[in-house]
Amino acid sequence: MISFTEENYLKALLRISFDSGNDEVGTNELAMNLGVKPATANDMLKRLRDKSLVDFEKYKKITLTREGKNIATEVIRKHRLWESFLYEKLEFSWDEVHDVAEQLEHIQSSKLIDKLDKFLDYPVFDPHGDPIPSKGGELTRQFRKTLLDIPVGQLCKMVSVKDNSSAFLQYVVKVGLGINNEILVQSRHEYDALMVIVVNGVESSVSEKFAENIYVV
Amino acid sequence: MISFTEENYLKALLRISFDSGNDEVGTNELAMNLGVKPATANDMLKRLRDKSLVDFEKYKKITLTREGKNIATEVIRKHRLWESFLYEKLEFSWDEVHDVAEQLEHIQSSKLIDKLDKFLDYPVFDPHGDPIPSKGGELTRQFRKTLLDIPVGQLCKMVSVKDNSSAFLQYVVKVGLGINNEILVQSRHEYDALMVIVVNGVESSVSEKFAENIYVV
DNA sequence: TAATAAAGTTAGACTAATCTAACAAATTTA
DNA sequence: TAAATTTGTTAGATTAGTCTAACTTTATTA
Repeated sequence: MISFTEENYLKALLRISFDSGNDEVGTNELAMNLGVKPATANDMLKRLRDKSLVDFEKYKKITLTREGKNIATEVIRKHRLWESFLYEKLEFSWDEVHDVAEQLEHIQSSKLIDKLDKFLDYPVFDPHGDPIPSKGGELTRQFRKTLLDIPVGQLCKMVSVKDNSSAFLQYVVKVGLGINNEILVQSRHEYDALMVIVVNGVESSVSEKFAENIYVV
Repeated sequence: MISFTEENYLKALLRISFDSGNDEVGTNELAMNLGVKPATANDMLKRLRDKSLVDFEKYKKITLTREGKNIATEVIRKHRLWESFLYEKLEFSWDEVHDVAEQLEHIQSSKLIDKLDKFLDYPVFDPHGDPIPSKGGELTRQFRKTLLDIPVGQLCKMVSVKDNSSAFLQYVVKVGLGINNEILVQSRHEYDALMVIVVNGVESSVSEKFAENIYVV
């Protein structure tokens, strides 16, 4: 049996390697991501190695095994299906779904998740625009542009976010931004990389850090 | 913050005292009920006492404090709402809902449970016929007759079960019994208290233990 | 009421998940 | 390439929840 905590480590490993486009993940990077100390992550990695869920040698980078990746993908599938449920059926707002889904993703019942998938009519994207892995673990990886990649004067449409923390999402809402909103990049300050954007006729300044967490098309 | 395990102890205390009609619960009884050793329960009871969730003195019986009872009632509310959701919306059968609800009842989000309540249109009974506590913790305690109380020749209707284990529930289904089914008590053997009942025209023999776990009106 | 049984407690040990502090290896950079 | 920095590891401690084995208190019964 695999614990909640172990599931969270596997999920973090998959997410980090997905975000960086590189299968290899470092111990400190993982620890930071999970909000634990490197020593803690190191201990856990030894346990995950004993269970053949990661490949990991002393002082080397970590990769998920086939089995580890399957489990991580399943957790992400559950997370995104629950987010869809909360948003579509329970009237949760877009920025509230993540924290509750963090809990719901650990419920163990394959019947539950299959029935939920059916109940939601087999959704392909979650409320943040992220793809939901299929039952077999297929995850369509799209090329993703961020707001940072958009040149001055161009119009784009927000489709998703990179950072799912509720702190960030609430900030996004405050700027008047949401899924499928059109964004006009009005100008950029060379000095500090601040961007001025227009959303629904309202002008806002956003930082580089903010912009790189907004996925657009 | 209160842990899953602590919630389970509080819930068990409330259920036991509810079933026995007596506020006072013994350590061994509690331990047996939770499938742990008395020593384990004893340790946990000290922790719960430190948190003012139970009243408990050495070698004496245990009672829930006001606060402990509130938490336990809330857990039961969540459990029964989730059972209703699984049964009404996800096509779970009557005997499958309990085990999954045991996990879902620990999700921490008052918004979630209020929205779920609304989504289900404020149900009053769960799929086993047990009352769902209101948001304020009101629980309508009905007088409950079991199949054992029904005299030979009388017709009654199953409304709920006492034992929620899936082993028992699957047995109930096997006998052809379900919520709102009519039951005719055809005869009783004095020797071993076996009852012969008729459900939908089909005759079955059931034990005393079985009969006392079926609530009827 | 004294012996026996049942119920409850304590002490000591284990595992999972975490920490801090000290140390070791690998990488970067001056 | 030697020094400095970053990254990763180890050892030892802590907490929650569990166990077994031995013990004490309370209740039952012969």
